[in-house]
Amino acid sequence: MPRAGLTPARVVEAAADVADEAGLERLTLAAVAKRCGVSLPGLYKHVDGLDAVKRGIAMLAVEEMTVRLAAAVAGVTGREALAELSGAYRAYAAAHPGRYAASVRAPAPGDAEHDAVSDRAIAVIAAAFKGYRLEGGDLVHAIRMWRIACHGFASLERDAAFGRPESLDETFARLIDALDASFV
Amino acid sequence: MPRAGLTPARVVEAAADVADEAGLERLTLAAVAKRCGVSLPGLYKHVDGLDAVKRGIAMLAVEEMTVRLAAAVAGVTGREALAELSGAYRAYAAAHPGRYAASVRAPAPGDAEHDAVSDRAIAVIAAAFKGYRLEGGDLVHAIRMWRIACHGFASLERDAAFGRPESLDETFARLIDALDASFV
DNA sequence: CCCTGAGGTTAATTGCATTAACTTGAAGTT
DNA sequence: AACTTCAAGTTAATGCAATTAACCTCAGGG
Repeated sequence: MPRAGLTPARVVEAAADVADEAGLERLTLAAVAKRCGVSLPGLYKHVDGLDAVKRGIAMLAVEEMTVRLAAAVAGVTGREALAELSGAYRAYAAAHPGRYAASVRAPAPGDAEHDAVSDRAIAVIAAAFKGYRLEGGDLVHAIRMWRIACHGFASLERDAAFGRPESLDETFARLIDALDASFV
Repeated sequence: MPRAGLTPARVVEAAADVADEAGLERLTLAAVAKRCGVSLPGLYKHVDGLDAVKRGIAMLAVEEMTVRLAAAVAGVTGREALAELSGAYRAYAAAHPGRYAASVRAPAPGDAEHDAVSDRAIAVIAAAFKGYRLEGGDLVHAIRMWRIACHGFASLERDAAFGRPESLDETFARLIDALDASFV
């Protein structure tokens, strides 16, 4: 029995790949084990079960998104920052549907580690909104509205078939415009 | 063995209730069977399996929502119609999370029955937008933007914990305002 | 009154998650 | 170099859910 050299992080990455390919709801530890070259119960030496793996994917996804969002808004402000931020969000969700789906759920109450990665993401997003000079509640509402719009878009782009021929990019652009206009 | 008097519709309704209570992802035919007072395989005399039941819930939910949306926009137009429509959407999703989750997924390609209930819902929504006098692509984009916003809100209201003390109602109202402003 | 089929039943199979009990080899100790 | 130990695996066992098959039975139409 040669050692497979697994670590919790490796298992979670393999699981995230499975989730991206098969969909989060069809993520199965059996498939993860196969991809890791290990028997199914062998995974339990590294992770605590399916729910723990999903939490791991969520944290991984939020961290990956944070990096991309930060890169996207570097050097821009205001409306341009909003557009770049939104584009990066949409692109990540489209490229990694399983990871993205896992990332949506809020951290469990009292999960400090998960909270921490969430907070880092929020900090990046809040920074991207600086150009609008929003304060207090206005900033909170603005960030919520942005997340709602981006999540709604990403989610429906994936699940709902927009049958009409009109361009989805155009819809996305108009949505961002509407937000931008409401933030000034 | 007294007959339980089941019908496909009854089974789907029971399943929808289970989904609302336990969450769509935890919907189980075993629970549905128990609620129907029947053995699990007994369900198969009325429905074709779990996927078929989920499709049934989706259609039921879209039909129920259509009725509520239509009632909400009766007698109003423009911004007021938008607000009523959105409020009814949000209320339904909050009251029936399992049904709502099932309703989001687009009909399978070629599923004429499912398409039909979808189309009726879209007709009601489109009618609610009449006051904005949008035409062609503008109307399509507007309806998409509205759905994206409402779905994003409903979905995050359910899954993501908005930790901040700011009112969610206020966020919702601002979102609707932003849309309304962009539609005029 | 019969007899047939819809609406049930139990039994069997399969797939996955999880736990338990066992094995082994690699790393560190003496 | 041999010894010990424990982390990283293994196989075996259990339980639940979905699905299929094979069987039973009552209720209603001829």
